[in-house]
Amino acid sequence: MEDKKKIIVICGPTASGKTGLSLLIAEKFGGEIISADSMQIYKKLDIGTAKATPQEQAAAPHHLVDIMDPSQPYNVQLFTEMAGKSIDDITSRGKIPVITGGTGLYIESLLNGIKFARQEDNARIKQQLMLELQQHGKEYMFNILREIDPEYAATVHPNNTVRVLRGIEVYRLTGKNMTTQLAESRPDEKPYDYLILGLNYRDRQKLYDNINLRVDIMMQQGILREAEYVYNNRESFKTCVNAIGYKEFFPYFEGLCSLEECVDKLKQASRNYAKRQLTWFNRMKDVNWLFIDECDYKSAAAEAVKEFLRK
RNA sequence: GCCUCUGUAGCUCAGUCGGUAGAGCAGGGGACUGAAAAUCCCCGUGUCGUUGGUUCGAUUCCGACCGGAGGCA
Repeated sequence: MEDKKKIIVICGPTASGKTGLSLLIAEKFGGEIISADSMQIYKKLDIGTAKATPQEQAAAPHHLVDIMDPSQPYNVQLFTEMAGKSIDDITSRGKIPVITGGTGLYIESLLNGIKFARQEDNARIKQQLMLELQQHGKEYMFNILREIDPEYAATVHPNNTVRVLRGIEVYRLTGKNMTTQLAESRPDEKPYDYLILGLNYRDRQKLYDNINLRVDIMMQQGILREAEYVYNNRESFKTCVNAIGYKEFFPYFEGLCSLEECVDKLKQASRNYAKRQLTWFNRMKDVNWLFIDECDYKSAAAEAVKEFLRK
């Protein structure tokens, strides 16, 4: 228990100031930042992913940022594996890992020490599943899942095709159903000693105002160029075509709607996303929330970290 | 000035052959184990523009008025 590595986690919805706080904590306590973000991993996608600027990154070492080409796929398994290595590396040098990001699944998987088995190439199975879906419909697919894994099926809505197919895929790929996989992937004990700082606004509208403002700034910074780059490579950029900030402009590139409409759509998508993030982080019971519009959250954060590192 | 259309949820609009109304989006809440910035679930009372009239009863029919759009002059 005492020999667990200490890590600090900074989470929160988009545009809540995670980057700024992470830099402050890193500088103050000799930390190095590990990005828990599914999109900032990619090179050349800087503005739309709200990456820390080169100057900001110079203030403290950053890990898992700018290390993959947009054409490469990225996922939780890769994240937990790489983040784990980074944590070992940083800790071995006597520094503090500061995990910063908004991807709830990544953070929770890391903190729980989920063991994702190396997975073989499953493109063929996925393709086959899509075909079956087209032929028979989602109800049919859901019934398949229910047969191989009634317990897991009970937790998945039939409309949630992504989960239904994934559930079947796991079984066909490994011979074990999802329920078994879940049980086997969970370690008995959590691997790290962690402190989670969550950023949020007490007043939701302020968060939304901030998101809207940031989108306007991104426009000035030239997010459109990045969006065009992603658009032109949408066939090969499997993961990052999903990034909020790019796909919203596709209709504009196709002449289907005005730039203004797309900007509004982007703001909308960002706001919706922020809410989903909050739902995720709110569920994680051990988050220490700091309300930006209510207190001197920077001092409060520093105080909490100091206390955490002392014990 | 005349004619036609139109005024219903924050927005875009359905609808009620007269018994006070419902979708999408927004918004709120939730789920989440390999593309998660993804995917999915739940939540809809609002002076039915105002005002008279007809009627047991009007948001629905009729009149007037006030907005909005278009057409003719």
